[in-house]
Amino acid sequence: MSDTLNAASLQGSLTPAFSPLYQQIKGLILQSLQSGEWKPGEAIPSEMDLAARFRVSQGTVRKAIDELSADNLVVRRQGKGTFVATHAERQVQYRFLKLQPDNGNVQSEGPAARTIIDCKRLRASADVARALSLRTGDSVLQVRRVLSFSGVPTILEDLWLPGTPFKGLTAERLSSHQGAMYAMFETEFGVRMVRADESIRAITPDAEQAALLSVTTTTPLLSVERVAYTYNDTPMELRRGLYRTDTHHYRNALS
Amino acid sequence: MSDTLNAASLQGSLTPAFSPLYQQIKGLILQSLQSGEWKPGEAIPSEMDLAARFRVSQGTVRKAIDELSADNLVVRRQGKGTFVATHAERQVQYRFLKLQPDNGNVQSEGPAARTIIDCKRLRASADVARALSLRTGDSVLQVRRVLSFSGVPTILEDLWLPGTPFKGLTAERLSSHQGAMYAMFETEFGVRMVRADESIRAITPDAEQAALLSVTTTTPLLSVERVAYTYNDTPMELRRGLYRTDTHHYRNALS
DNA sequence: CAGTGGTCTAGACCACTGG
DNA sequence: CAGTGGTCTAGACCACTGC
Repeated sequence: MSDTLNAASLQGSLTPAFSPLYQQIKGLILQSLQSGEWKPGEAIPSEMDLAARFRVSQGTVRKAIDELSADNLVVRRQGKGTFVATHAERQVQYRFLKLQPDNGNVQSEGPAARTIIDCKRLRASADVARALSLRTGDSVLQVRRVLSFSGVPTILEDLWLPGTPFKGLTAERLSSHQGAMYAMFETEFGVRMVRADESIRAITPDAEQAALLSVTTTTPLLSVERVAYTYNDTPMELRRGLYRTDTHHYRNALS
Repeated sequence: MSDTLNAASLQGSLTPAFSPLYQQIKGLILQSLQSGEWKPGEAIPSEMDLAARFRVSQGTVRKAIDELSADNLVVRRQGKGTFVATHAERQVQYRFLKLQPDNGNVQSEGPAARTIIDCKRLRASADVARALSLRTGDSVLQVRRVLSFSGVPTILEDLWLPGTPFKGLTAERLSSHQGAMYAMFETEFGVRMVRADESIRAITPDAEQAALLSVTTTTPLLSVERVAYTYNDTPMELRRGLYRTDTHHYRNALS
């Protein structure tokens, strides 16, 4: 039954590169996710349907979906179905934002006030190009914004997006989608952020940064540099954030 | 066959609190891990043996172990067996240390030089007691040490341990086990750290801290406060670290 | 070679959702 | 009620390790 699919074991590498069936199924489902066959928020076919489609048992499809679910690419809901993950849901709105208020939980805090300071198209500098796998001089979009909590400016972010996938992004469109940036990327540009890496340092701001955050140039701040990736480990965003940590802290769970 | 074990579904809560068999098995295995029936580094019984012991199918035991493996409590090795996870292996030596050199990978860096500055027994202050679930005034051990990379002092750590489980810990014993602190906790005190939470801020050091790290009191540093837990979410260590981020950075993967 | 974990199947049944 | 994901089983076979 697995005759056709296990062709992966025929490739001529030294180690036979055995790939279990469920991994191959996972790859196929992944392709459908990338190609947009199922849109974020939509249900994918039931396990039975997928099993029939790939000529495999339900258990094998199940294990494939288990991994996609563990990777946060898909969300299972018992009795309802399996859905393409999205940043649009309240629950996962701030999945990548690790800054939390010192007292009280995340929920207790009111919604962030977002101010777009700047949004312009320019040519990628060497380091921005490297982070986004572009060539120096390629068109990129640069956005600067401030997030305030309880009226206190707390986060200053500069972010860079590759020009081509984000053609047509303007300050107006950014502001109109009150905040939820990654959710907007999905609906407006078909770009879904899947994972990210962050590098954190302690720095002091320059005069301009200090002014935007209402602090002095001697105030230590967290510098958080993030590269966010879509499917296939394609980098799609570089973000440099400065976090005030007088009332908030960066929280991380190690396991 | 599952008659005896599914007794969990009989407890008198409003929601029937259905607990799948494999979760109950996971709990039983967890108990054996806590009780020390199998020591860190040792193999646990084979899936077949455990299945026989618990009167369950191999698949059910497998799913239980799958989760324990995902929680890093256990390590599977195909063809050999399943082993109790330990901090003693080279590979996971620095599992909880997220600081990395800016250039090159973790391996390229020589081993850290560790200097014990202080190690004394004292009474827990209010905040230390709260973090360790003790009462103010309970006996705790306080250790201060500096880690240097390539001769540069980079990390200054203060850590507090509950006095009772760590009876007999002295500066000498700390130094003699060149570094690998969590591994030593396992072999010498039977305490295995399972997970941890970190809160990160940017701060400037006081005069004493600055001197120990060879920086000025205006140098911004990362303040990393960690609470580490054993089995059962019991807090067993409070650690306050100051990290220099001029040549290193705190790295975090978001997914 | 025997023993371990890893994959795959087919089928039964359970828990949850919604019409 | 039918349809979904979730659990559990029994058995076959595969990949890897070490004797």
